[in-house]
Amino acid sequence: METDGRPAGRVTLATVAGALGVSRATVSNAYNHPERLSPRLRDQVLATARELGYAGPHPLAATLSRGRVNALGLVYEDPMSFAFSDPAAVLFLQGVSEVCEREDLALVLISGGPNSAVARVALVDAVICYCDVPIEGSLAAIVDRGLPFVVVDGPRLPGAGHVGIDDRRGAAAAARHLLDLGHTHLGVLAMPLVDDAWEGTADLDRQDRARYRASRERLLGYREAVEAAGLRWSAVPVEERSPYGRDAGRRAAAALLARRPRPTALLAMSDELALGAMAAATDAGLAVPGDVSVVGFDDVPAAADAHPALTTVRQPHREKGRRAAALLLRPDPGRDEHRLPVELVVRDSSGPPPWR
Amino acid sequence: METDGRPAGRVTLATVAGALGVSRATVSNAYNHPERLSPRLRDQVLATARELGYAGPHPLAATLSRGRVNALGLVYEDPMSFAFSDPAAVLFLQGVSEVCEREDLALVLISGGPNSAVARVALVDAVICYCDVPIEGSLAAIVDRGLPFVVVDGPRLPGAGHVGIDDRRGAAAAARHLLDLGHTHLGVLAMPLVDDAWEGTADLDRQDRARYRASRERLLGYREAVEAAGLRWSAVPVEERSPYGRDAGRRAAAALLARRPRPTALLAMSDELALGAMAAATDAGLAVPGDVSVVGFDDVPAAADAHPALTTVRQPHREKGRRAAALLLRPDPGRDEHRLPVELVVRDSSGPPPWR
DNA sequence: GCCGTCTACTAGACCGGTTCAAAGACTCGC
DNA sequence: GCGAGTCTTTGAACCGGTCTAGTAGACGGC
Repeated sequence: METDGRPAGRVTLATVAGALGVSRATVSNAYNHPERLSPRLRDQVLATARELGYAGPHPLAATLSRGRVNALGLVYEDPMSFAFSDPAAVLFLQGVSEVCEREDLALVLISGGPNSAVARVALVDAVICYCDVPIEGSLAAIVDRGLPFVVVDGPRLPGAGHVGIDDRRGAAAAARHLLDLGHTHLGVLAMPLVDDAWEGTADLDRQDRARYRASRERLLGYREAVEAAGLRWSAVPVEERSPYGRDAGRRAAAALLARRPRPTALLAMSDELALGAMAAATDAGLAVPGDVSVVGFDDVPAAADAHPALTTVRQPHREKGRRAAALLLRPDPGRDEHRLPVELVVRDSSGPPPWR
Repeated sequence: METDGRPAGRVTLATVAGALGVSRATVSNAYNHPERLSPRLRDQVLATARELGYAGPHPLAATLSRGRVNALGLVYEDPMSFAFSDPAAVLFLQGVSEVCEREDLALVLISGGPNSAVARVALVDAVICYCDVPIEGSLAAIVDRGLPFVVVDGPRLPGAGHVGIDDRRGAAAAARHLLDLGHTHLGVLAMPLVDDAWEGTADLDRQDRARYRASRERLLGYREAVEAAGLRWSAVPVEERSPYGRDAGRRAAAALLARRPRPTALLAMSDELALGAMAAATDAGLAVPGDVSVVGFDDVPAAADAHPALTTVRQPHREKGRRAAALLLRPDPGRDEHRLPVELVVRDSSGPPPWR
């Protein structure tokens, strides 16, 4: 294994100290508090270190005594790889990484899930929990370890900071927009309501049992607007899909569009679902927005690029990431709550219902 | 210094051991080698730990003695946040994270750049260098620390594994496709050739000085095909842009399309550039592929969704991520080299040149 | 009753640093 | 010539564990 005539055994602080006949503290100081050493000695130390092939203090050991690792953890409730196929999550990550960069912090991605050991041992100073699920699994490990953390989009947890948006209001705005256009037959494409990986048409009972905060709130927002318009909520079919990517949106929308009377407008809880819905409309030979309007939620980049460009509810994904990270940089993130604004962005995928 | 005036000293292995009158080793074993303890004692230990609010061995300390942190590092040459706006990088990340998940490893994102301290202290067992730049900056830190690493897309480095694609061949296939269609006036949209943040038309001299491997190789591929078709390479304008996002593509293509004679086909070194080029064509009132053909490189998801769907060179981004991570899991990643296949995907953005 | 095995547990070195109080060496004012 | 400061440098405790070698005691065979 030895490539060259290198000295056997690992080169440590002590090796360098020994070679130079100084104390380990001195070598340590040469790296961490250069001003405490006479320039001459410091140069000697550094030179000797180089000669011996010493790459500087081992970060792990340093960290152990200092108690800080200079890293932010990010736990995602699904497998981490899912996050990378969710454009909204990617934007969020980007926001977080901007702050990490500025603060010279590493960003540690931690897969969620109850059987993930990573959360229990990940080397981080604080954690962002980008998930919408009550405390359990990896989050429990975080809490046990006493790490400071903030929850994004999820429930407000005692002792943890919080960053989120007004889901209900955003959803209500989306629904109101369609209602104002004159639509009376709506359909909803929903992200999972309950964490049972179920798919299908969610009845009122299941809607009541909605466990995911964002889904629940958005549903309530839709409902609020529908009822305010004097329509019956129970007449609005809610198609739930899990997972909830573009493909799921396509299937859910296909189901919705097969109904009679056919909905003239589709409310999707995410842009990916909405984009899938547009594909489904095309599949069915329907024009958007001529035959059916589609409104999303998120305003990811692909929304503006879509044909037609997607009407959606904009939420500041990147800013959420920045805020969450910034929160953890503060001494006590525990009490803070940030509710970021949402905004309806009207584009070309929504219009008046077809004349019948 | 006993727990006197302090509110509540930190609870450690020793605290639990002391409270129970057993050795620290025993407590440690209760967690790490339960089978070495009598069930009775083990339960007692665990119970006491719970009572005292002890969350289990501190991962950092454990790590120090074990010498493993169970984390993979990923250094990106630009600021990490850029990676999240590059769809190809996102796919790559996804591939890496899949393996991390499977192996129960944390994924540590490390910002590159020469002044990044993170690389020097990040707590990782091995590193993936997703960059196309000779060894320097953070990579130097990695090498100094003696961490195993693999380079992706970049140069072949001694002692490091390597994962890449045949850039030249992919590029040649793209160019040949256009030439076969009858195009004789091409234009190239290039990613940076030299790391000087310069923008403009790269002349032959600058092309020769190309420092980024992928850019250089793709350029050579284009050239190879052009010359094989009996055309003069020096007549093909190469527009270099930095950074090289969609917007840059739009500007570069605008410049290209303003030339007379106007190119009838555009070769872009990435799909983002190509997508920008299609926008520029629209801006100029030109039809794709009627007036101008566009071919990209990467085959990111947006390529298939574009209107018209983008002809491009597919490379297995996700698989690259998987391979790179898998390589580091092996005992000695040093000698391995993986060259993944590329493939021309013909869609709707390329066609015969307009009749003139 | 002696010896060999096993099991359950412990002592203490070790991982590779950081930190702080204190010691030594110099300088300075008077 | 002496005490007070100022710099440098050091010894030793500490961070919070893991691990190896080894011991005490129970058990079993002859």
